[in-house]
Amino acid sequence: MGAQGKRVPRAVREQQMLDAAVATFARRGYRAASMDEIAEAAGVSKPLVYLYLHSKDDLFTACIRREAAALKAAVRAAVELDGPADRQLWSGLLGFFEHTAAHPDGWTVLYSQARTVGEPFADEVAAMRAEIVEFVRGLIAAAARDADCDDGDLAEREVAALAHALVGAAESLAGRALGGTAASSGRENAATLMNFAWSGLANLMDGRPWTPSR
Amino acid sequence: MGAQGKRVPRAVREQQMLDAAVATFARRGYRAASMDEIAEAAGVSKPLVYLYLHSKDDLFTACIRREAAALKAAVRAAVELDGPADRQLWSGLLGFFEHTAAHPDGWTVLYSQARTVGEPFADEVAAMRAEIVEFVRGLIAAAARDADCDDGDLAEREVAALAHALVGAAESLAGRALGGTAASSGRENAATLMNFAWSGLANLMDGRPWTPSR
Amino acid sequence: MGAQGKRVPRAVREQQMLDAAVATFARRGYRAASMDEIAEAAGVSKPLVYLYLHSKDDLFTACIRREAAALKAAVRAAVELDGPADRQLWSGLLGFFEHTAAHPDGWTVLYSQARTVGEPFADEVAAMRAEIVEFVRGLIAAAARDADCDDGDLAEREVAALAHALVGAAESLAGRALGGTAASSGRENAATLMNFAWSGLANLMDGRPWTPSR
Amino acid sequence: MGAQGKRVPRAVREQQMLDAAVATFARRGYRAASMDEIAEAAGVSKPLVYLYLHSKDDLFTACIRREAAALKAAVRAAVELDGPADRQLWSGLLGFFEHTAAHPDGWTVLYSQARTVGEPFADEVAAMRAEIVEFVRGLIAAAARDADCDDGDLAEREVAALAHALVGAAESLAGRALGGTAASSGRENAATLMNFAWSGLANLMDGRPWTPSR
DNA sequence: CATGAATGAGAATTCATTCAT
DNA sequence: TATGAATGAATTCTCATTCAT
Repeated sequence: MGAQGKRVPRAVREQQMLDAAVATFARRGYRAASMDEIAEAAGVSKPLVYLYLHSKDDLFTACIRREAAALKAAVRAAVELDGPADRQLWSGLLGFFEHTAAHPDGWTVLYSQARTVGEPFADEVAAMRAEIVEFVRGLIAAAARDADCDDGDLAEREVAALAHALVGAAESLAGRALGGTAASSGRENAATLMNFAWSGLANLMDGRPWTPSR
Repeated sequence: MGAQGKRVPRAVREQQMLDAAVATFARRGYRAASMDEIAEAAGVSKPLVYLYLHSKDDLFTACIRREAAALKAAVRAAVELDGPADRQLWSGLLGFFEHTAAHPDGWTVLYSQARTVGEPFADEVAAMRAEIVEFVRGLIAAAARDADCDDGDLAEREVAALAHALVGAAESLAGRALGGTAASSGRENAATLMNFAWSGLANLMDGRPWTPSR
Repeated sequence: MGAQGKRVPRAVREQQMLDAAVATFARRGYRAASMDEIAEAAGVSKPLVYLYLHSKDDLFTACIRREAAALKAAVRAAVELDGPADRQLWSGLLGFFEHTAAHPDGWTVLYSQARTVGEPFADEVAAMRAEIVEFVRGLIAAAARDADCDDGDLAEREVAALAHALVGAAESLAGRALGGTAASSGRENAATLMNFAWSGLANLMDGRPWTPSR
Repeated sequence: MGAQGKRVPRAVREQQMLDAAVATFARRGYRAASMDEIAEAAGVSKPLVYLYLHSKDDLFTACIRREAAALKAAVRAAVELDGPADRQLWSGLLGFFEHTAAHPDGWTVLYSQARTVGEPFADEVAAMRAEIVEFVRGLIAAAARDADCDDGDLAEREVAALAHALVGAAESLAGRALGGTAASSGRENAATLMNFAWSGLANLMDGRPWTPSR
């Protein structure tokens, strides 16, 4: 039924299947997406999907792994390693927003679907997220060192919180961007976050955080 | 089999059912939760659930509406309307974090489940979210006016972005708090965000945002 | 589709389902029998079968248990407990052959199907068989004591072998009777076996077994 | 993946396939055994199995025929044709028990699986069985003639029954031997049956069978 | 107010079998 | 001689939903 010719080598077919699966999972969610639907979208029969990907769970896991790897690769590739720390963070954020904008289905699967389905999948995504948070934390810490040599370890805990909040905010903005509502560009989103992060960082380093004390 | 006595008035039964449904939807997700499971958790027979709540969709909608209303009410009740703007924002955030921590299932249903199931439900949640974003935006704008009379409308667009990012970050932190990983208290989370918001706001008002230009 | 009226109480429906299942398993074998087929034969829809009997495995187990219980009950009821040992054995064999002839499907399920499907089911049948063998062994031993007081324990091992062979031969004859080939009556079969058993027993007691020594 | 080299002559490959099929059918049953499993066990690809053996049914039939032929050959070869009738029967039984013990999978396929799958296969086995029964009947009749010239045809019917019971008991004992429970040797089993058969025969010839008349 | 009995529709998964090379 | 690629047709099992009482 698909337009593809027959007799395609396995590696190629597998990618076609993963493409179809990512699109379908993104649109319908893990549970609502049926293997029939995915097979049809891939232009193959259901048994072939099972022959190559073994089960719905395995298929979903393969999707998550592929998309997570692609996202991580995109971010790493985007970072300008030889610039100053703020420049590195900026380029990483830009890479993140551009990749998620270019692969909305992948992002949806990772962020919206995989996290809500439960144990085995959520863990996979949590691991990827932890990697990214750590990466960002390193950049922020480096930036702090660049700007202010002494007092670096004082902010240890705050730097971690900042990294977490930054990643959370980035995810949130990426989600908004896909929502179609506000077609905010990747540059805009990245700039917003830099403002966030950099000023928060400055306050922290200056030792004058906002407090509820009044 | 239910432990409840028979002949319970309708209003009470409905709340029991909604309680059971929220807990079940939170634990298993919309699709994976079965009406059997929910009826059993509520201690009633399935036909009674249908008699009162009509269908799975309607039941889920009722859950979303109830939890959204409760969250909005909690936030509004927490805001100290007569204080300065930063104090208002602080108290609202605190209310938000305390309510979501006290009602993790409700938060999960709203944030994780309802958004991923698709059209009719996601819209409902989006509307609630929009209300909250608007509320926050108002507070930030007021704070800006408090601090700096002129030049207010210049930042119009940035203020909206800031509100969005703030809400996104709050959601992200609330999600983390439920994850059990970092048992960050509501106070901590609220403080982190105030730092974020206030310093970002200060930069914006001072007209010196971070830019990638270097 | 079945001719039965609707709204039948659960206990009754369950028996109807077991009847249909026994007949179907007997005719087609465990694997080849489909739940669709069984449901149709029972005059109900498939989901009802699952609601009451939970799974194909459980259904088969229920069949085995019911038929095994019925067979054991029939044999025990047939034995004339107050007669001499040979009379008891005779009446038990007669009961066995009459029950298996009257319930050919049950016998087929127990004997042909359950034993070939593997672990969980075969064990169930093996247990029933062991009970019957032990029962027969007791009768033979009693008969030996009746006839000849001394030397009883010498034959211990041979008596067990005899009991086993007798049950095996009985099963074999019961199988033949169902095959439709030789419509041998229960009386004939029982008599054949009594001849077997009694003369073998006599030889054993006389201490002159056949030996290959020449 | 198979360890065999390529380009094996057809006759050899066929035997490899039949070996694998017999083992697989014995372990899993006809329905539960899959062609994939068999092909893998044989170390060849599935299309090759189809090329040589045409279909699952044909493959099973080929298994039955091969194993039946082997069993019959083993029994015939074991019989000492020039001895007295009881010696012939003894040696035949010994051959039977030794062959089935040496080829448990073949015996399982013939006895447990083929008989329960239904029509086309059961007939094949029934035919083999009939041959063996007839062979045994001949031996018993000859033995009767040896011992007692007159009155031979009186027992005609009983001799047939005796042959049937003997074969049935032999099958039962062979089955037990595979069960692993009682590691009864072939000699023991053969001796048990000779005792059975010979004494039953003696009683019949003496015209004093056991009767329920008392 | 409340439920035991029942089902149509669809889900994941497996299997025997074939083609093109 | 031998196989990687591919599928139509079941099969087991679940679920939202309704009726008669």
